[in-house]
Amino acid sequence: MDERQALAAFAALAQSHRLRLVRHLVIAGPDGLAAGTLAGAVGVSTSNLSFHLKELDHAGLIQSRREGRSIIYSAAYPALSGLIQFLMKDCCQGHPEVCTPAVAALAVCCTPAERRRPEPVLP
Amino acid sequence: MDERQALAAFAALAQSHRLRLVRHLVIAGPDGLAAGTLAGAVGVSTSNLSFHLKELDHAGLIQSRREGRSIIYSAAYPALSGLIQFLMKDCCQGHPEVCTPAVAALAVCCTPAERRRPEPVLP
DNA sequence: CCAATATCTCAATTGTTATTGAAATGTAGA
DNA sequence: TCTACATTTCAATAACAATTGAGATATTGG
Repeated sequence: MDERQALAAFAALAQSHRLRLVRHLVIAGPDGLAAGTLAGAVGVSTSNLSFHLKELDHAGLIQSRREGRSIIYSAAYPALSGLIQFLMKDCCQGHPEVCTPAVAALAVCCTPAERRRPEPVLP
Repeated sequence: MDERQALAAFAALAQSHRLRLVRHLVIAGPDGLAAGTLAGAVGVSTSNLSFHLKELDHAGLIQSRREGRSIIYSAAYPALSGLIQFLMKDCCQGHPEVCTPAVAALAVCCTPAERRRPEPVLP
């Protein structure tokens, strides 16, 4: 993930329809959702949806595959991770206080409970 | 951090001058940098700089204070953390594989070595 | 107070992006 | 093959964002 890609990703996420599309797709998981389903979910015309999906695709945040007469879109999880890591890397140069709260929040959210270590007691 | 704020933040970060400004400020730490210093660092005219700094301020990503005849800008660390958490929260609904790599990268980057717990051995 | 410095404001120009509706493309079932 | 369905393309319009340069505002040292 370089600056150019990060800018494209941020621009893609800086639009409410697209942000909602990405959120829906992320929650939908790798199976993804058909374009028509997405149109209903975010309340956008099919032609406008197509425009936004293309923008997201160009930004590398989603991918598509044909399935029957539908086209199924899904989140590009590695790109999302990469963007987050790009942001974080820049937040940490000598200032861990910037992202420590985010790490804490994530650690709870992303670690299945049965694998979670007890919180350490720090001095 | 609600959707409106996240959109404003993403829009602010989706511009190369502003992204560089934020990165400089984040690395500079809480002490911040004078506007003139930033202008030199990112190569932008003072009037254009003023425009971009105001955009970042409106997005809540930076703050400013006067010091002598200079105005010192600094990163709004809590807003950055909040944005990251907003993004992450949406990435995790049932799909930890999305952000686990990011968490791993962050955990190393943001935890001072002396406080780091040994990596757990999981089955 | 005056001059120098630092930053901001304003208006004009240019370029980019979002939205709409109509028409075109591609797919599958009868 | 014909028809219905799902999605995309295209052109036009409207809204928004970035840049520039000139001038205004604020602060300090002499």
